[in-house]
Amino acid sequence: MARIISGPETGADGRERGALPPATQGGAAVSSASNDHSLDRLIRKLQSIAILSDKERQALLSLPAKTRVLKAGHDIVREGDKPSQCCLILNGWACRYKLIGGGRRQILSFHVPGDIPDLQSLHIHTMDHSLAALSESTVAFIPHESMRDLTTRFPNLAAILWRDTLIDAAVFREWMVGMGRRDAFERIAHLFCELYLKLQAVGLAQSYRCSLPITQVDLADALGLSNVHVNRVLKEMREQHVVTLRGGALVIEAWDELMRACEFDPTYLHLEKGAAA
Amino acid sequence: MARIISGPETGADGRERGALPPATQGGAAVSSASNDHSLDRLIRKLQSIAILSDKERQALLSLPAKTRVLKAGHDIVREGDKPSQCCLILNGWACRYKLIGGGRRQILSFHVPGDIPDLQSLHIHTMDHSLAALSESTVAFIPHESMRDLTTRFPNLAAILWRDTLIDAAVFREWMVGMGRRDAFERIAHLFCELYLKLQAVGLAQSYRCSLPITQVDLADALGLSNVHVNRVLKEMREQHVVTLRGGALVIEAWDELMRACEFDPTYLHLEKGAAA
DNA sequence: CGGACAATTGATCTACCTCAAAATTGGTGG
DNA sequence: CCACCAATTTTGAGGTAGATCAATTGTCCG
Repeated sequence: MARIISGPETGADGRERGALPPATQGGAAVSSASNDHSLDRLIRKLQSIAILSDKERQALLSLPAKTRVLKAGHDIVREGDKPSQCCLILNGWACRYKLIGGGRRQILSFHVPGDIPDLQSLHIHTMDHSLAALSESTVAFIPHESMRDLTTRFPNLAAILWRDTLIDAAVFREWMVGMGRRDAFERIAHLFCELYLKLQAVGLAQSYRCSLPITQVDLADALGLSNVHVNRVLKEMREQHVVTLRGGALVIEAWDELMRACEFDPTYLHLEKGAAA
Repeated sequence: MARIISGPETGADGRERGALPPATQGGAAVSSASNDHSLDRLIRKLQSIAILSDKERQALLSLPAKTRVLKAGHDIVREGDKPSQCCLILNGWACRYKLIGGGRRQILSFHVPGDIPDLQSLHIHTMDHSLAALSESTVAFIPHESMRDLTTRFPNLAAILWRDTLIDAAVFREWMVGMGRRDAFERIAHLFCELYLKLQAVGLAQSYRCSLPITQVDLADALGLSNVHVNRVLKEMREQHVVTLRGGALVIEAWDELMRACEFDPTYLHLEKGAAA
C-alpha cells in the first residue's frame, strides 16, 4: 500500500499510453494561466450532465486557472486542509481517498479530465479526505473567489455545479451498494461499466476501450478488496473474454455480458445524452 | 417490521419526550399546511450546519408544507420517480435504500427530524434510489417550486442547502470507508457515534442516549452485514458494557471506548457547533 | 391465546484475506 | 543493446470474518 510517493524512481508507471492525446503532457511545473483551450475539458464535462448557454460557456472559459503537472502518487489536497481554490483535472487520473489505522486506505472516487474533484471545498471548508494524482496529471487550480463570483453572476451555473456534486453523491451511493451487497466480480464489473461510460460521455473512450492507468492495489482499495483477490477476478474476466485490463488500458470484449453480470443500470450517472451503449 | 414504539415498558428510552410537541403526531393522513412550528425542525437542523439570518429563518418558516403521517416501512419516493416536491422529516426515522437482484438491499443513509432526504431531487430529476419511513413518521412535503423560489430570493440559503447535500455526501464517503475497510465491530460502533452526534446536534439526544427505532435487519442492510452477524456483534458490545441497543433505544455506556474502538473523528459531519463529546 | 415479526443461538460453509515467494514489466544506466 | 531495478502482477497455501441455514425464544397486539 505504498502511498504518498512523488519520488523520482516512481517513473516506472508509464501509463496513459495512446488513449489520451499527449497535449498538455510532460513539461515543467507551473505554467501560465488558461491558455488555448484547457478549460474546454470542463465545458465538455459539464455538457455531459447539463445544457450550457453560450454566455455560460464564455464565463467558464474566462475563469482564471493556474496549470500544474503532477507526478503519479502526488497529493493535491490533504485531509484537514482548508483550500482556497478548486482543482480541475485537465489530463490524467486522480482519486479521492481516506486513510485509517492499520495502514488501511479507502479510495472514494476516481476522477478524469474535466472533473473538479474538490468542488465541495467551496462550501465545506475543511477537507475530510485527500485528493491525489493516480497517474502523471495536469491540473488547473481555480480560486474559490472566482468560482463564487461565477456562481453569483450565473445562478444557473451554480445550479449545474450543485448538480455535479449531487451526481458525485449518486456515484458514492452506487459504490456503497457495491461494497455492501455485491460480490467481487460484480463489483469490479460495475466499476468498469461506470468508468467506461463516464469517459465516453466526455469523449475519452470509444470502441469499448479506454485508458485506465491505475494499479491493482488502487482498484482493490477502491472496491474494498485485497489486491490478490482483485488479481484473481481480473484473471477470471480475462479468461472468460469479458474484459482485459493490461498496461493501463481497459478493453471490454463483451459489453453486454459485462453489464448483465453486474446488473448495470446507468441511470445513476445522470448523463445528459444517454451514453449507454 | 413492527416498530416497537411507546410500549409502556419501553419507557426506559424516553425518546422524543419533551423534544417534540405531539402536535402533528398520530392522527389521520393529510393535515393542514405549515401550522404552529413544524418547520422549526428544519431551522434547527440547518443551524446545526450553518448560520442563519433572521430573514432567512423567516423565509424558511413561510415555506408551504403538507404534512402526512406514514406507517413504518412505507415508501415515500421510489427509484425511477420524478418528484415535484421535497420531503422534510418532522418526526420518526427514514432511510434511503436501493434494491438489487437476489433480494439484496443496501440502505444508503438514515434520516431524522429536520432532514430533507431528497433535497437532491431539486437538481436530479430522476430518483436513483428509494426513500422509506423506518418507523411511523410525520413528513412534510414542500413543492420544488417553493424551494426554487426560496433559493432564488436567498442565494445564501441556496448555499446552505447545497452545503447540506455536500455533508450528505461526506457521510456517504465515511460509510464507504466503513464498508470497504472496517470490520463489523468498528462499522457498527462508527455508525452509533455518527447517529448519536447527529441527533445531539439537533437536540434529539443527550446523556448518551437516543432513540434508534430500527431493526437489526435494517442495521445489517445499512452496514453491508448479515442480520445474524449484527446480532452477534451487538451482543458482544452489550457484554462489554460499551453500548446497548434495546427496544428502539440506544444507550452508550462507554462513549470514549466506543469512539476509540472505531477511531471516530467527527470532522466529516461538519457540524457548526462542535457537538463532539 | 394465536399470529407475525424481531432477536437469539447453534452449526456449517465459503468468499475473500494474509503471507510469501516467483514471475513480469517497463524504465534506466552503461 | 543488454543487464539491472523497483514496482507490479501472479500464483500457491492456509486461515478467518462473516455468510447461510435452521431452529428456538421473546415481544407486541388484536
